[in-house]
Amino acid sequence: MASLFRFSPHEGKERSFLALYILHALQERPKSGYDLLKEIAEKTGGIWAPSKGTIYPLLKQLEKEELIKGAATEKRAKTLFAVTQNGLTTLATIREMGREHHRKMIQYKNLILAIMGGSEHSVKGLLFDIRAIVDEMPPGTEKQVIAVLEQCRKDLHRIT
Amino acid sequence: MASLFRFSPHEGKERSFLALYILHALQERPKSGYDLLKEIAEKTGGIWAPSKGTIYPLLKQLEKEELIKGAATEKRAKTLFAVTQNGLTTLATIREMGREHHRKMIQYKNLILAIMGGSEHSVKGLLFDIRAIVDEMPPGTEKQVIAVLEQCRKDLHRIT
DNA sequence: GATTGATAGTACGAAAGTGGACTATTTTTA
DNA sequence: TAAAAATAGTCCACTTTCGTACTATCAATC
Repeated sequence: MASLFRFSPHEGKERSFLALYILHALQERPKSGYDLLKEIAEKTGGIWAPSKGTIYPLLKQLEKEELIKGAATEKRAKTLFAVTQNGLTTLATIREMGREHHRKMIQYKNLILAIMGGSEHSVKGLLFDIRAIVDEMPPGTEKQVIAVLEQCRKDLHRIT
Repeated sequence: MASLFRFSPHEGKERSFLALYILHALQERPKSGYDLLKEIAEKTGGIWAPSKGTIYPLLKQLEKEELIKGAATEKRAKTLFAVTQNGLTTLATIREMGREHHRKMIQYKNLILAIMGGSEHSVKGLLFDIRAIVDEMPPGTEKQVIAVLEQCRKDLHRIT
């Protein structure tokens, strides 16, 4: 079936969100399992914190598939994993389905809003208006639109 | 740990996204497992299509916990499930954590965009952000939010 | 130099989710 | 009225993920 939380390339194995994140994050530099766990928890403010029992077996699995490669460090029982060429290719083929994955995210958002209850009526109307206006903007005005929206975002952040 | 895709009330059992959706969807009217599967696939344009092996055991589980109640229909081997008072209470306590769950959604979005390579300064991304920020606003700020959005709308109109 | 806290990982049972094969009934269509 | 399609499930083996407990090392500090 179609899971909300798994990601397929056009052809090939489905990957979990964590697997995707690992391949992406290792592009920056080699990291240990522990590094990754810390990084994720930090980046998401603790909202997402996979368990060790999830990440270590996954790292082994990815290494077996040669998408990443672990190298022991001199001291410590610590392994730094780096993404391989193979891994980069896999990531790229999944990225090609970006549109699809983007839609996944949007659907997820819509469902959450529906379940959790969204914003006020008048606010919704305004958001709708703004979206409609933006959609109908003639080409060539994009820069100005972005400027206005960025200003709006800034103003919203300032409210407390 | 903290999963991206599971949802906890302040105290009590964690629930899957599908469990949440079921409790929410059954508020409308009693539905069969098959109804729910169709509804989900249709609403998300096939992006999300849980398998039968997921939903039927889950329905049984929820019934055992008395969050929903199944009633056989005369003809057919078909069961229509309705949400119970208990189920409504559970849903309400999870809704109370709404802001937490919004943050989950936003973090997920940010990660997807980072992995898939969506630009932060695109019109779409900005609209998404604005929507997300507005939804996260604490109660009592509606007036200010409306003011900001009205200003934004005015600014957009001014672009030619 | 002993203690503590952060780092880094192993091991494992339990729970959840998945796809597919299978059955049976009802409705539609040819 | 026979065949096909849609409806409505059951069952099961498999994989993924989870949480927890356990071990061990290194760095700081007291």
